[in-house]
Order: sequence, then C-alpha cells, then structure tokens
Amino acid sequence: MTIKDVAEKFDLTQDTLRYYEKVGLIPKVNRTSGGVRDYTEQDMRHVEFVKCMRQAGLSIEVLAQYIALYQEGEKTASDRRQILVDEREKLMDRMAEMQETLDRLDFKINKYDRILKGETKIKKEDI
Amino acid sequence: MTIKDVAEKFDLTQDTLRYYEKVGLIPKVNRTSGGVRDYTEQDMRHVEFVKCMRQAGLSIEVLAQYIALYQEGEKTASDRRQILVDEREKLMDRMAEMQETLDRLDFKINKYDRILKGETKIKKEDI
DNA sequence: TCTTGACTTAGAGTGGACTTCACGGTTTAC
DNA sequence: GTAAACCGTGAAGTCCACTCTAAGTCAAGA
Repeated sequence: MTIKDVAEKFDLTQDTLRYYEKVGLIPKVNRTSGGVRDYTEQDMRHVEFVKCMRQAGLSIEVLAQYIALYQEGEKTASDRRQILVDEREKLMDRMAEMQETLDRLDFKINKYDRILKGETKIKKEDI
Repeated sequence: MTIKDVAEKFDLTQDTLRYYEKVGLIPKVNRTSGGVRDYTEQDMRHVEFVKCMRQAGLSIEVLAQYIALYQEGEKTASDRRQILVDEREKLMDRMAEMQETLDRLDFKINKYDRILKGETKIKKEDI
C-alpha cells in the first residue's frame, strides 16, 4: 500500500505518516525500487496502534520508546509492560478529571436551561 | 489575595495567571495602589473554573469567548449555553476515544502478564 | 537608608507535534 | 512520450499554551 492509501485509510496526512516514521513511531517502511514507501499489513497495524494511542494523549516520546523496545525483541517484555501500566495510570487520571469537568458542564447546562425557561435568574457568582 | 497565594492555591504559576488574564480567561484583576494584583473571591472562582476546563482540554480560545459573553451579561445566556453544549459533546467524544485506548491497554497489559508468566509467546504481529 | 524579595511590564523564547517549502525524482493515464 | 499527479528529502515554519527575560517599581525589615 502506498502512503496515500494509508493516509486515507487512517485519516492521517502523508506528512504525519512520514513524520511518525522519522521519529520512530513506525518502523522503517520498505520501499519500491524507485524509493517509494510500500506499507505492509504489519506496518498498518503499527499505524493503527499509534493513531489510537496518540488520540488518547500518549506522547510521541513514550510511544517511540515503546516501539524501540518492541524492536529489541522478547527480552524487553517487562519494560514494555511497565510503560503500558504507567500510561494506563495517566490515562485514568486524565479521564477522571474529564469526568469531573463533564459533570460540571452538565450542571451548568442545566442551569442555563432553567435560566432560559425563566425559572431562575443568573447569579453574579455563577461563571 | 496576591498572585503568589492564588498560584499556590490552584497550583498554577504566576506567569500562567498573568497570561490567563491577558488573554481574557480571567477578567481584569483589581490592583492595589502600587499596581499589585489583588484577587477577590469572584476572581478565584474564575481561576478555578478555567483551571478545571483547561484540564479537560477546552481551548483558551473557546474559554475566552465564553468569558467575554459572560461579561456582556444576561442577554448572552443562550450563546453561552451553546458553547457549553458543543464543548460537552467534544469532551464526550474524547472520553470515548480514551476509553477505547484504555480497554486496549488493559488487554495488552494482560497479554504481557501472561507472556511474563510463560503462559503465552509473543506473536510478531502484536505491537 | 539600604537591602531583599516579590511584584510589574512587554516582548522574546520554548516544547510538542506536526506542517510547509523548495525542489527534484517517479508513476500513471492517455 | 509527455503531462499530471504523486512521492522523496531536509530544513524551516507554524500553532498552541505557556514560560522566561530584562529592566524596572514597591513594601517591609535590619
């Protein structure tokens, strides 16, 4: 698969794909005789994984580290596990914060609904 | 309250507080005769609100817009409500993505646990 | 009175994650 | 065969959200 196809498939730009490869989020992709990237199924699994992790906020740095360990083979399994555990923890924290904000948004939206129906007045101290 | 106290209270830097004021996330804070910021209770409610929203990923831009409407008074209530509804939606989407990633991390951590106990082998296609 | 330390400003600098540029080589459709 | 579309590179540029710097002001304590 060409970079164009992969970019479309995962809704990433070609630039982003090249960038990810450069910084090590994706292993070096094989090239055709003309030097054009030709993505394998395995490459795509990497792209999909990285996209998912990036969306959740894992940094380029930590992902590059993970992929580097992955490429060193089986002996790095426990280091890799630790990275995942740490990132899982961070993710849970972020989600808890977001849940708090979500609750707060719901509360405020509710308040606006009541205000707009004329049931309540805006109080100066409500931001 | 001085900027130092507020920074400590909310675990933000003084620079960040000045920056938030400059870009309109916090209304202009009153000054002492010497020009030093003196935060009121109401200012602090703003700071707390903004901190919470920023943590959840709402942009400076959208928050500044919200605060600007807030300062225009009651007539902007429905516009403000709409901002909150839109941001709530985005937040839910982000959280759903993060939940997906979390599930995936759990699955992978589990796999590593089994590998490290020797129950399974790493497969090449597992990233 | 002098020093210390916290405060002020405008504006420059930083870090993360892309994104664009300039320009040349490659592939494809007709 | 050739034009159009696509791909390659390294380096520079961009955007967001701060963060730091320089140079100055001010209040309190020795």
